[in-house]
Amino acid sequence: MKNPIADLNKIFDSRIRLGVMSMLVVNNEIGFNDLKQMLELTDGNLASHLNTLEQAEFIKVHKGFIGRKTSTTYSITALGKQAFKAHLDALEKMIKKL
Amino acid sequence: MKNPIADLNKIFDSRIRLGVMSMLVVNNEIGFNDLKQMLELTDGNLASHLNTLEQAEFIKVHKGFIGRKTSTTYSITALGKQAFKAHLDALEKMIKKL
DNA sequence: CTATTTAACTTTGAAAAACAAAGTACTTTT
DNA sequence: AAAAGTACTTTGTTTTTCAAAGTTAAATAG
Repeated sequence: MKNPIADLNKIFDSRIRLGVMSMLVVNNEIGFNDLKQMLELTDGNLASHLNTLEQAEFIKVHKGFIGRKTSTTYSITALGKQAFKAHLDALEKMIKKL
Repeated sequence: MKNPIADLNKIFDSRIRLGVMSMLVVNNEIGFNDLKQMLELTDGNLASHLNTLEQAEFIKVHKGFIGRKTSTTYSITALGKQAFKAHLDALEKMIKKL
């Protein structure tokens, strides 16, 4: 037998980053505030998790305006989609010995 | 919409505890050393994660002997099985908006 | 029978991660 | 002009993770 957790991505150990990614898989663009409210997080906490995902190039930021009001949105990258899928596959493989 | 990560169990955020549980779901008894080798962990690290799972009453310890040599094995409890299943269901629900 | 090794820990301490709170810059609403 | 919202950054605390070393007791080797 081989290590069943070896293929899990460490970045997705965090429930919050998992939540962000799962939201971005289904919505191709989500705002900072929407994420914050949905996941019930403080600004700083969300920002730092988003930063981790951005560093890994799993998500991309879009700074724009709605009229003249700033509006920041996030979307998943191709790499992010791939890594997330790989993680879910690893998870499934791990538990599908059921 | 409601918080998609609210139903995830914090105890299972850890890849290691996730791995232990997934192994105990399929094998009704596993030894300390087997877990250690399978998950590639140091004694202390594994022991502390097992302790967390034991505190939560998700696993049970069996201290026995093979001849006169000590042999410690672990098994999943009913509560553990239930909590793990609930976690997996929550995970599935979260990502099955695909 | 003494020394080394193995099993299953506990203890200690360091490093990393998570997190809240406050501060910042800019804008919009009142 | 004052208050409030957006999207952060900074600071500092708390929590979690983990490795390393020490511990106890038994097994095996020499």
